[in-house]
This record gives sequence, C-alpha cells and structure tokens, in this order.
Amino acid sequence: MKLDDAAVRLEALGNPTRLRIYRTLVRAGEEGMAVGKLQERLDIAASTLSHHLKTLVGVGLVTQTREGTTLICHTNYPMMRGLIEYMLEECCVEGTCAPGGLAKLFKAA
Amino acid sequence: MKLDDAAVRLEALGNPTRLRIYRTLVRAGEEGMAVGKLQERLDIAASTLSHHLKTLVGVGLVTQTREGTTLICHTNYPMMRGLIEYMLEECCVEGTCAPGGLAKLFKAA
DNA sequence: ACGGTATTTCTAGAATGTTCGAAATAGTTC
DNA sequence: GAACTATTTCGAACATTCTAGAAATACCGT
Repeated sequence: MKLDDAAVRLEALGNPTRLRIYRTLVRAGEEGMAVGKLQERLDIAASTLSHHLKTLVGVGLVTQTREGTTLICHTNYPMMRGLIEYMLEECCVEGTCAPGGLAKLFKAA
Repeated sequence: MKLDDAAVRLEALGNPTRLRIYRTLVRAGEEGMAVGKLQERLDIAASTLSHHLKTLVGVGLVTQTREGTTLICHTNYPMMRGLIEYMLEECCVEGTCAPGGLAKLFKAA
C-alpha cells in the first residue's frame, strides 16, 4: 500500500462518526448491516450517513451489496489488514526492526 | 482507548504530510530526529512542519525532547501500539472473532 | 547582553469537511 | 404504472484544515 492510499484510509477512519459506522459494521460480522439499520442504530441523519458511507466505500474499507431495496454494508477485512500491515511495516528499517518497534510488540499477540 | 481518542489519532495520521513525518520518525528509530533535519528531509515550510508536529504531539503519537537549541522528535511506540490494538479489538464481538476477522489474520504474524 | 541558530506563533487565504432538511432517484409490490 | 420503502443527491450554513511568509520567541556560545 502506498503512503497516499494509507493516508486517505486513515483519514476515513479518523472521523468519530465514520469510526462509529465502521466499528458497527465490523461488529455486525459476516452478515453486514443495512444502511437503514445503521441509521437507526447510530441515530444520525440519513443524508449524513450516506455521505460518510460514500467516503468509506470510496477508499475501499466498506463494500455494499444490494438485497431488494436495501443496501447491505460490509467491512472489507483484507483492506483493513493491508492498512494495519502498512503501519506495522513502518517500524522496520532495512530489515531490522527498530528497538521498541511495533512488529516486535506483536510477535506474541 | 476510547473511540474519540482513536479517531483523533487516526485523523492525525490521515494526512499525507503528517504520515510522511511520522514514517520518517519511525524510520529514524530510537535516536529520533531534530525538527530542522525533518524539515530539510521533507522539504516543507518550517511553519507547516511545526503545525503538523503540534498535531502529532498533541494526540500523543510523537514526543519531543530538547537538546540545546534543537528539538528532537520521537515516535511514541506504545501509543501506536494502543491504536493498532484498538483496531484489532474491533474485529472481535463478545470474545469470538468475526469470521475472516483481523486478530485471526495476525495470529501468525 | 549580543549574535546566531532553531523553532513557534501570528495572520490570512484558499480549500475542504460536516451536518441536515428537502427533493430526487432506485427498487419492490400490487 | 401507482404507491411505497430505501437510499442518495442537492443546497446551504457553518466549522475546520492546510499552507506558508513574516514576525516573534527560545536557547546557546562568547
């Protein structure tokens, strides 16, 4: 993942409303959640939700599938994984992990 | 870490200029890097750099120590770790990891 | 304290983001 | 195709962010 791609994805998650949306979708698991249910759950204006979902879908963190009149939203796990990996990679310089670096911290996890 | 704290940190990293700054600092490792050297390396206006550093320091992702007239900047690894852990935790609902979830993906890493 | 280097604050303009109501569109059912 | 539900687009108000030059401040050495 390129720096600019990572940045737009981090920025997408870096808004409290969008992070709430994303977290709710992650917790919804495999089945995802309809836009309408998301709106009811988060209690925000439909237009606001649509606006933020557009951002999340635009950067690839969320995907949508239609079921009748309702749109089901899903988290895109591989994309999130790529983003986290990008952050983890940044702790390594020329193959050696910086002291106190992140990869080291996650060896046990 | 609370959602709002995670959001402001993600937002801090979600700007290309700040992500470049942060990445440069991570790569600088333990010894960190002076503000002046950062400016020279990244080729941005001193005031712009100062502005972004203030943001990164403000959310706790970067710390600064003085050495004479120069300010040395360091990444705050535990904070970054906390942020990544926050993201990883979000894939788990009530103890069970969502299928295809992130923690699972990082078991081997 | 003076001169020099390092960094921040001030100021301001352009650009972008957030929010929501109202109107419009997409799809389903009858 | 009319009525209905689900979602998006439009429009607008308001706030925030990004950038950088100029001025101000902080620290050191002499």
